Amino acid sequence: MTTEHDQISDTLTEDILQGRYRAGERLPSERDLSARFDANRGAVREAMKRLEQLGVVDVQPGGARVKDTNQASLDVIGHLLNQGDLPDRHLVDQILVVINALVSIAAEQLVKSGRDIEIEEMRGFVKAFFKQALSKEAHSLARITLMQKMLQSSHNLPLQIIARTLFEQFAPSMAPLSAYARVDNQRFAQNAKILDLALEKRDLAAVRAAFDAFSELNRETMVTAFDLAQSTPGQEANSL
Amino acid sequence: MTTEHDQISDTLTEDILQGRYRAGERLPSERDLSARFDANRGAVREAMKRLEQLGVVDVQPGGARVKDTNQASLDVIGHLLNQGDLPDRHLVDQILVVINALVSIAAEQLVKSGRDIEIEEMRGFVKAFFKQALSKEAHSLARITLMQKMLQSSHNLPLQIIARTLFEQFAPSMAPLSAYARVDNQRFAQNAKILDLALEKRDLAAVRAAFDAFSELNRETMVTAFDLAQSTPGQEANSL
DNA sequence: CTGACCAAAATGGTCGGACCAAATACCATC
DNA sequence: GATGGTATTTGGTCCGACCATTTTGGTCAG
Repeated sequence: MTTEHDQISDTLTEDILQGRYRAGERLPSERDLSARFDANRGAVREAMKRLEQLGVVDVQPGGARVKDTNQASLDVIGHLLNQGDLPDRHLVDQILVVINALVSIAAEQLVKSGRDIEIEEMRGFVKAFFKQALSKEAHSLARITLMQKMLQSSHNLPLQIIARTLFEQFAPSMAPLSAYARVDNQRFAQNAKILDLALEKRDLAAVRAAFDAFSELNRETMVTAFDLAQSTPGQEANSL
Repeated sequence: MTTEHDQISDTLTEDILQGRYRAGERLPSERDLSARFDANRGAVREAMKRLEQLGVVDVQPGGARVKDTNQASLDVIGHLLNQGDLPDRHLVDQILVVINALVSIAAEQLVKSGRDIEIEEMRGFVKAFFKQALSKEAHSLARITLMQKMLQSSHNLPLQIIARTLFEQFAPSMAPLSAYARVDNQRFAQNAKILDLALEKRDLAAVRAAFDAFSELNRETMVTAFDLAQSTPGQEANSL
């Protein structure tokens, strides 16, 4: 059970992000909103604080004004992804680009200034892809683990925060697609071997290339899953 | 004049980030806090909503618990930077790494799938560095403009949001250092020429190299400014 | 008709007290 | 010492009220 001000803020966020209030326009007054949601003004005010922090409204004495989407906080991404049955392909594509780049930065940091032990540790996670007989779930877990460990190894706080924030919003939205995902274990294994070698040699360019290849694989998987999902609508998925 | 709940949330955020409450520990109750700040509980609650959205506390019936810093929202960076007279060098370094990487991604997107007009437009902003006689302020403006236009050209919403969020917190914190900055116009001009050529040819590797060089320049400038500021403490700055 | 100016209404910010449900702390019991 | 139930604490919500600022609407002078 969610709290009341959470429901209010979610509803209002949805309204705004779906364009029911245009940017610059004034939101109904807190008193009006409390009447509309049949709630106390205090609850509405707490919801407004959330919207304000989300960066979708700017509240001042005189009224709360809707802000433009690209002025919002990073947390709007989750809301944008949850509009409609399936997340927006373009947005998913953009997120994949960013996440992959972030992991790539982390990898570069590791290669440039990581300790030998850390490199060794990371190679362990890369080697998980060498086995061909991974189930789809095991493969997904291996990918996520590699990413997370890589980000941790960067010792870069902003990087970690950004990646985690993005991923936490991204992962649940992709759940409905996971049932349609077809993972090419063999190509992942090939890339893993390249990455392993690149880490061993601390070859920056090779590491970059390996991650670009991973990125392309992920992208292809996603596109295929989207096409499958749209041509065969129906059952839901349950894995993450 | 800031509002009362803003002062409360700022004070509490500072307390938490400075480690006066350890992670996992419970914050004083809202009633206690309202007594401590001599404010109504409603104001404290609004402040708590802000802390919650900032990701520094997790508030539930029974009490509000402090979360770990790396579970926070990206907006904590600004608070972390504002601790002490000068921002933390390591954190600044990490932010520079991330920002540069983000701009670099944007540039790659532009090179890979941007229209010719956009490329041309961008080269215009790059050429601003060709003039050697730029004042420090003009040079700073040129760098910021180039970055922002580059990010816009990516047409990547998450990327833009992340970069803007990071930059908005980063820029004001660096103001005290700007007085000590020494910009090497000549090297910037050299890099700009390389970048211009790389854009013209849509040479991905060359663009990356150029941005890495820019990154290194920025980093050196920052390190020098830090050293100067710490050896000659005193007057404040006013440019951004 | 236009503009500046002023009063009235609306709006967010704060306050005090009150009640509920869930989580916690405490204590008697085994 | 472990266990289970009760009392207290805590956050979530509600009501009604007042203030300072902003917005609005109308008035009046040019």
